[in-house]
Order: sequence, then structure tokens, then C-alpha cells
Amino acid sequence: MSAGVDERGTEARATIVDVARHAGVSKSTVSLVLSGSSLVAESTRTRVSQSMSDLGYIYHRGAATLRGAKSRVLGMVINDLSNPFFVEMAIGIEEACQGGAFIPFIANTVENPVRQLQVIRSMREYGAAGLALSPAIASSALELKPLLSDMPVVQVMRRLPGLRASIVAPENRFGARKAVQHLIGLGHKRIAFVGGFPAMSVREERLAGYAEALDEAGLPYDPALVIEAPINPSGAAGVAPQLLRSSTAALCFNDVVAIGLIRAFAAAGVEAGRDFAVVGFDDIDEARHIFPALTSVAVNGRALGARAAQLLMRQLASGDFAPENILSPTTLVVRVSCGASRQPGVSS
Amino acid sequence: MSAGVDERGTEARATIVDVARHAGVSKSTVSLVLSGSSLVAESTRTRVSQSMSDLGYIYHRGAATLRGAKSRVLGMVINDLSNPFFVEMAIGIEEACQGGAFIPFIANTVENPVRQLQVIRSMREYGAAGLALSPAIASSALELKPLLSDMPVVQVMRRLPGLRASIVAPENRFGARKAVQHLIGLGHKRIAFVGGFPAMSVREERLAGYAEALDEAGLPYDPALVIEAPINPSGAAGVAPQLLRSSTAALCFNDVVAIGLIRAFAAAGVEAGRDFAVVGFDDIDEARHIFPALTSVAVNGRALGARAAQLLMRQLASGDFAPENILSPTTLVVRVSCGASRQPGVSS
DNA sequence: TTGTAGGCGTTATCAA
DNA sequence: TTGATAACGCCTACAA
Repeated sequence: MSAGVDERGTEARATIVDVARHAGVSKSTVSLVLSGSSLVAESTRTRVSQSMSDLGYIYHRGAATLRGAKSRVLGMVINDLSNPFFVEMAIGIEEACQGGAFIPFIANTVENPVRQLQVIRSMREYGAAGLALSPAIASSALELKPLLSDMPVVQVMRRLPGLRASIVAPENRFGARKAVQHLIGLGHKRIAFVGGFPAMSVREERLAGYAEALDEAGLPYDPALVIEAPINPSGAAGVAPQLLRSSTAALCFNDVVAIGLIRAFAAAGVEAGRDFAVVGFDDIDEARHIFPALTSVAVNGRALGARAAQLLMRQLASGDFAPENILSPTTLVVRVSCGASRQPGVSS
Repeated sequence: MSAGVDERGTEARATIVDVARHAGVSKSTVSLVLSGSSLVAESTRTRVSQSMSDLGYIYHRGAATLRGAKSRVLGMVINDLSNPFFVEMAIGIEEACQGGAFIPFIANTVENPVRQLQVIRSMREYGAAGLALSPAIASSALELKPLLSDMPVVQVMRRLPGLRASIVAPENRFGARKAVQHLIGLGHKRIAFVGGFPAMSVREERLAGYAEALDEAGLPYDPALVIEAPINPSGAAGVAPQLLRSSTAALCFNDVVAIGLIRAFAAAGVEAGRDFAVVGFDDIDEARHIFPALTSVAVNGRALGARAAQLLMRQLASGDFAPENILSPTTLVVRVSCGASRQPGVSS
């Protein structure tokens, strides 16, 4: 009579007790092997390891956390994975985690606050050690707060007003200001700001930079030139005609909007850079490749994500969760779509 | 003297016992409320719920699985989130999960078998109910098998030979055959197959379709025209010169390769569709938007992911994990890059 | 270096 | 309709 497991057809999950019995040691010894303790003899360790793989043993982390072990899982709550920028950010977080021996699990909230709530709750329930959070658009700090208490959280990219948590974000205001200064330098007087909706923190910051640059140049801030639109290609397409009537240049909320705009323009026979100046934000990969190449404020999502993960892991290691603010630099990358440097087409 | 928790500055996590005490019931009742049992009186339920939010109670799923509760978490192990196709697939899985009350957690293995092993192990340890797996390129069924035993697994897109698990995949062979038939119909005699490496299941299937079409048309299968390359834009760029020397058309392993190729060609003054026929595979969003628009075999990653998730949830519900094969249809979408329908440029 | 004895938060079983 | 009690698998002492 062995473990009383093999008897039935259905295999019960092997436990450390089974492993201990199989290896001829006590379960404490197995536990020590599991935690990589140096107390255990080399020969014992190999014997126990062998037994574990023989039995197909799988560590039961639920039982472990119950007893007080701490988790090596980081939750990444990302608002929209269909935007390549956030994918880059997620990859940056992942890369940083590898160095720190954490395993990141991603959840995509699709800009849905309800789903975000579910997802964060699940991550807590499963014992994630910390959270990297890029909040969904319409989410509120109020509903999140009770879920996040006593857990280290780093906000990435987006800031939820009222949430006392660290944040890693780009210098949105500065970048937007530079971009608009550049457009002004090219002689534009009627410059629009396109995309997003009020109450989005990133938009507010970028819009502030836009307003600053206008102000510096003595140009009026015209609310009619600040145009709301969904953050997707068709959202941008919808406002293209309006833009053409009201302005000669636009700073777009981000590259997704800018690219949507360039395409909508192209479909209408309007060429960005020649007939209308377009500047994006984020500098995603496609910005380089679209025709005409998109001038954009580079954010480097990968570095942003990496910094967030590093901050999170540092907080986890030190136990000090005092909120920190990290601003990561932005730079204007001038290409063709703003009309600064007209380049001839590839051939023809 | 209350729970002996509030006394110290540090708040311990509230448990059902704390909730029970706060609500003046037993912990069994709280447990019943948690599981949504209809046995409990309405008034009791509200009182308990109130206590839970008062105390900031968070369900401890580790303890629950320890006792035998089953998990509502699905693990999605994705090989490469920087490829938009796999992002689409992940989104498809997520969407399907929402309907089924499962929460999917994504892990990106970055085509790294070691990382994949870690990630799958973690998911098991944390008690994921099932796995949707798009295996990393160099991973082997052998090393995965012990980790996956007794857990429902659905492979998506890619097939790991030797792994006894369901699979949801596109009709790669059929799609590739159609694409090559189309190129042959346009008069091409020397058609290359570009991208990927041997031992990739998807490539083998697409290559088989390629070979079939050649055979049907009485054209020779020339190994020199089957060109290996990494699945990324620069990989494609590296083999562009070779392609121009050896052939007049190419079926690319996927759109990422095709797009890389088109760009490399453009940089060299070669226009796809005019000077060389290019066909991709997957029909990602960008295929429509690149210039010239890419002819591609459409796979619909979102639907593929959704099917996989549905299958997984069905297996979870029924308890029957018998492997199933689901082939999802592919269709050739003819655009400009294959040269079938030359369109004038937008302006000029 | 290894073994023994609780207890972590939850659910299932049974009683009341 | 609610309450008491015994597991579940692991970790942390402490003893040997």
C-alpha cells in the first residue's frame, strides 16, 4: 500500500508528503529543498528533486501563501493591448521582471472599468505581490482604493487623480510644448489638438503643453481647435474634415490618432506634411513606416514599463511603499508629416 | 478586545472569521454568502456584505483552492505579443472569456522555451483552471508534458508535435495552396517561400500547401526557393536581395515577414506588385494600410482565439478533456502587392 | 542535517 | 436557515 493514490484511476495531486515518502525523508526536508535552503545535504536534495519529478509534483502556492510565503507574481493591468504603445510598455515591464525573478501576468481591461475591477480583484485574490497599473479611461480612484490598500501599486503612463500610488509617466507637457513650438516655428498659426476626451490625465498634460507653447508665442488658445475624438483610427477619421476647415496643423493626442488622420487625409487626397502638418505622440514603430513618415514625440514605452517594474520590485524588496513620481523624458522626432523636411518619394 | 488586529498599526488582512464576527454570524454563513448560496436569508446576506466592505475583506483564493474550490482563471501563454496577430488572438480569447465568467491572465513567453516553462509552472502553481497555449518556437512537448498533465490545454495556432492536447488552428495548408495557385495564375513560375525555420508546425503546413500548388501546376519544387529567415521585419530584409535574384514572386510565412520584405524592397527601389509579387499570411490590420496594400491569406486571429477559449471553457464545464482538432477557415484577400490589380497611387 | 507539531483561511459535512 | 468541526498542503518554529 503506497500513498493510496495510485490505487484509483484518478490521480490526486502529489503533495510534499508524497514526495517525502517517496524520497524517504520528512516533509520538512522537502520544504527546505523547495525553498533552496543550504541546510540540506546535496545527496538528499538530488534524491528529493528526483522524487518530485517522478511524482509530477506541483508546488501548491495557495497553501504556501496561506502560511505566509510571499508571491513572486506581479500583476500588469493594461488598458488596451490593441494599441502598440501599451504592448511595448508591457514588454518593457516583462523584460525588467526577468532580471528580478518575478513573473508578470498581464490582464487587458479594454478600457472597461468594470473589467478592471474584476481583474484587480482577481489578482489580489490570487496573491499577486504588486501591481503595475495603467488605468482604464473612465475608472475612478474611489472604487479602486479599497481594492488596492496595503498593496504596492505603480501607475504607468496614466495617473488616476486621488489615488495615492507611485507613478511612472512621460514628460507629456514638455513634449507637447516642444511639438507645438516646432509647428509654430514652421509658420503655423492655427494649430489644432486632436483626440481623446477631457478627464484623461495624459490628455490634460499634453493639452497643457500645447496651451503653453501657444501662449509663449502670443497665439490665442481657441477652444474650437481642441477637438475630442476616440483614440482609434476611425475616431480620427471622423474629425478630419473639421480639421481641414479650421486649421493648418494638428498635434494629435497620440500616434494611433495621428496615423488614423494621415490615412483619412490620404483617402481624401490630402497629403500630410504637404497640405497639412500632423504631429503624433508616443513614436510607435509604425510612425517610422507610414507614408508620409510621422513626426512624433517619442516616449519609449519599453523604457517606461521597465522603470515602473523596477520601482515596483524595489518597493517590494524594501517594504517601503511611499509613493514616488518618476518622469521619463520625451523628445520630438521630426520626420515628414509635419512638413519640416520634405523628402522626395522613394522612386518616381 | 476585538479581532486583535486593529490594536497594532499594521492591518492584517481580514478573514471570513473577522467578517463573521463583525456581522454577528458564523464563518460558515459568510462562506455561504461568498458562494452565492440561496440558503442564506436576504437580511443576513446584506449584513454580511456590508461587513465585508467595511472591513475591506478580500477573498483568499489560495485557501479556497486548498480546500478544493475551483478556479475561474484561464492562463493564456502567448509566444510573442509584439506580433499584432497574436495580440488579436489574445483579444479574441479575452472576449470569449467574458461571456463565460472566466478571467484570463496573459503571459508573454517571447519565444523563449525556458520562460515558457516558468510561466506555465507558475500558472499551475497558482491554480489556473486551464491553459490556452501558443507554444514558443523551440519548445518541446517532452518538457511540457509533465507540467501539463491533468490540466485542460488548448493549443492555439501552433501545434506541438507529441503533445496530446486539443488544437485550434487555421487551415494553413489550404490557404497557402490558394495563395500560390493565385500567383501561378498570374503567370509566375519561380515562386519563393520566405520566412521561418524548419520544425515550426505552422511553417510546415503552409509550406505543404505551397508545394501542393506547385505540384498541381506541374512546376518543380526547388529547395533553393524555400528561404529561411527570422520572423521579423529585419529578418525579411536580410533575404530580399537573394529573392530578387532567384524568383519573381514570394509567399511569405506571415505578414510580419511580408511587410518587412515590402519595406526592404521599397528602400531598394523595388515596388511590390509592380516589380515583384508579394503575398503574406494572417491578414493583420497593417496589411490593408501598407503601401502597396498587401495581398494576404486571412486568418482572423480574433475568431481563432475565441474558438480556443470556447473549447477550453466547454472542456472545463464538461470535465471531458479529450483532444479535439478545430480547423478554422482561411481566405485569400487579394490586394495590390501580388500584382493582380494594379491601382494608381493616391495622388500624383 | 532531519523530524514533529501546529496553524494559516477556506469549504464541506453534519447537526441543530 | 445557521453553526461547529475537520480537513486541504505548506511553512515555521523547535527538538533531536
